[in-house]
Amino acid sequence: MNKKITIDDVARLAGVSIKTVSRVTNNEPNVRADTRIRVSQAIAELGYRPNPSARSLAARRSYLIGLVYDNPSPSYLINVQNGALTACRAAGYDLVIYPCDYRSASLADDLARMVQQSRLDGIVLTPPLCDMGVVTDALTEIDVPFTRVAPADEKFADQSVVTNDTEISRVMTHHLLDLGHRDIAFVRGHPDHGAVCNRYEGYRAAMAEAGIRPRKEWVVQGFNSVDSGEECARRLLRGAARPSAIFAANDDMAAGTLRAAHALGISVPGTLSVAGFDDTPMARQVWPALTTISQPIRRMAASAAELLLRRLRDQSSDDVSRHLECGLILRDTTAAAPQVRQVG
Amino acid sequence: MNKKITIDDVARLAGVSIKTVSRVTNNEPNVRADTRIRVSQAIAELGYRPNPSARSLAARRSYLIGLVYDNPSPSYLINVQNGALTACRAAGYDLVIYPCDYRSASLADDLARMVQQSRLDGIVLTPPLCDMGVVTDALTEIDVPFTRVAPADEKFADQSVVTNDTEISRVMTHHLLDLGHRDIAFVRGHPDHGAVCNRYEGYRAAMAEAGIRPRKEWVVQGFNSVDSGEECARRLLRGAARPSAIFAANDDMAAGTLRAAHALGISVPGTLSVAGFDDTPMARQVWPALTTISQPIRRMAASAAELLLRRLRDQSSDDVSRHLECGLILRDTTAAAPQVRQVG
DNA sequence: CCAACGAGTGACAACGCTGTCAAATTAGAG
DNA sequence: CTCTAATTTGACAGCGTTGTCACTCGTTGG
Repeated sequence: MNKKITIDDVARLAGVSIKTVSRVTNNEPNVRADTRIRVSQAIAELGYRPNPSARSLAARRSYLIGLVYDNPSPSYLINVQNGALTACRAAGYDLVIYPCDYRSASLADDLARMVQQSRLDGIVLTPPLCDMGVVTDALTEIDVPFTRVAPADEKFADQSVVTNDTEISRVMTHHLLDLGHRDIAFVRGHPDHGAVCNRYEGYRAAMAEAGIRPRKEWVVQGFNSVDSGEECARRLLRGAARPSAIFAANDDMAAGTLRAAHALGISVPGTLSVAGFDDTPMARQVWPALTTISQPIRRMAASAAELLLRRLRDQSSDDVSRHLECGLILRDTTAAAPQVRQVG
Repeated sequence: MNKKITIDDVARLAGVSIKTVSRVTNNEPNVRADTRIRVSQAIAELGYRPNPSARSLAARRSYLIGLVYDNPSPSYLINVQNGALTACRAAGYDLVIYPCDYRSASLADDLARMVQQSRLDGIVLTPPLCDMGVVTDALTEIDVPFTRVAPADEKFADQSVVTNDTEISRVMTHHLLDLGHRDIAFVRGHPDHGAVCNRYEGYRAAMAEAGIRPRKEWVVQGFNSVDSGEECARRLLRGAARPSAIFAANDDMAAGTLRAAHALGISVPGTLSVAGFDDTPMARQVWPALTTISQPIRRMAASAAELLLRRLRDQSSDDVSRHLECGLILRDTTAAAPQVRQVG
């Protein structure tokens, strides 16, 4: 076990001072090219790895980024995590995860405590926490930089990564309209979840553009879960006047809609078209496979982490893509509206 | 910002040496009760938090545990993560996650490099990595302690947390037998995935106990994915001689079976009963809701982390529960076998 | 030819904590 | 009370880096 190779060993082998070795490992300027090479060789030869604790202690930074979330969707989280992790590792940082409860009264305090305890250099905030004033205020107060993934508002624009969420919802609604649907219901997302909530705007815009004013009772309030989606769909499908399409603000609620349709013996997409949003793994796994919208979650999280890292290094963040595009995924739950079929 | 409170400040306020403060923060013995209280009060008053980097540097440990995985199931991972995280945080440790590719040729090297780079104090291994000799050997060689979650073999028994996997599969099979099923097919798990693979043994045992020798073509090889499950089910349901029940070694493959049944117009559970294993969120979300087996994943991971932490502290690990129980979850995809219904 | 300059380098003091070991105090035995 | 042993405490030297600042060079401009 040669676990104990320190900067001194490298310095000795390369015939320089430890400071020069430090300069090389940190890519600092003002090292002659040949010196740099000599040191690099010594590092490689010995298999030297700087001790992160010593480095942190001396440099007064932890090389740790925190990922703070309260999101019940495992696939979302895993994607966010992987994206952020990739970006962090590439920059020599590590990622520390903080699940939390966004409804907790002590949220801001808990967060501040954890952040200071681990001496995090920065924080990546995901929905719905990125939209909470108490959170952003607390972080601002203790002076910890943060970036936001898919915030619902326009604040901190240069510290946020966003998608064309609302716009793509409009496109999806037009897709349904193009299939001949006129009676399109919408299952709204959880009111606490700003981004999911905004998707409704796209639906409303498209309907307005088509000159259709949806019945009031066809816009229902869900809570992002499969169960709430099922319940909403049952309510929508119970009445005599049934919509021919249901657009749910997320896949879970769309899956709930599918369950309701199955249970009520309504054929999808023959009688009812269903659309979701998120392209979770489940979207492909339910039957029929769900038409939905895919978000580049991984890349969003990676960008958010990169944005943060740039800021930590005082570099310009101009070349980090902060706007990413969602895409329509057409599968098997949307088809021509019943009356359109009769025209054919 | 009073970010800079160090052990010296506490020592000064409490009127003791820094070493005594250190003793208190580390819960070391040999501090008089009243001294301890005085120091604790000073700590509370100042809001002191030990600097982890300094602590790590001096103590030659990182207070970091690594969670190493290659598992495509987000819900499994989130549960494992949360369990391990809870245990780590409670002990003042942090958790660092390492997604990796178990088929990579450089797996062992990569792992060793990462572990040494971050100076991890220990590793929690999850399936299928916990069953790979190259991994355990590499960790043993660099002398990094590890524990295993749900390994498929009996090695490192005192460093592993296991469930009654095989046994509960037997129970599930008996459940199907009790419902009158005789023609029970089994979809096996991925051969690389030892634990999932072992579930087959339970099925085989139960069938043997019932004096039934399943047809060879009714034991099919899946690969843990929904798609592979669907394909297997189609194969099983294509023939003239159809099983009346299909037991899949995991929920994803069971969901695939459901898809196949839907597509072929076979009613579940009327004509075909289906059972899965894992109780993933999807099990409740598909239609009909899946009969399955729930594993205490979170607690398993927590126990594995605790086991590891005990070892790091040189404490006995006798009071960590290393055997956890799975439970049958009866939902809507299993019912009496068709012929039994006719008897009634 | 000299002063001023910038690049390249190194000596050394932090950084904030724990380990070691010796000193001081207290408790226990006689 | 005294002497010894155990308990409690503190001084101090690291732990392995980076930041600061000073020093040594060739260059450059005057």
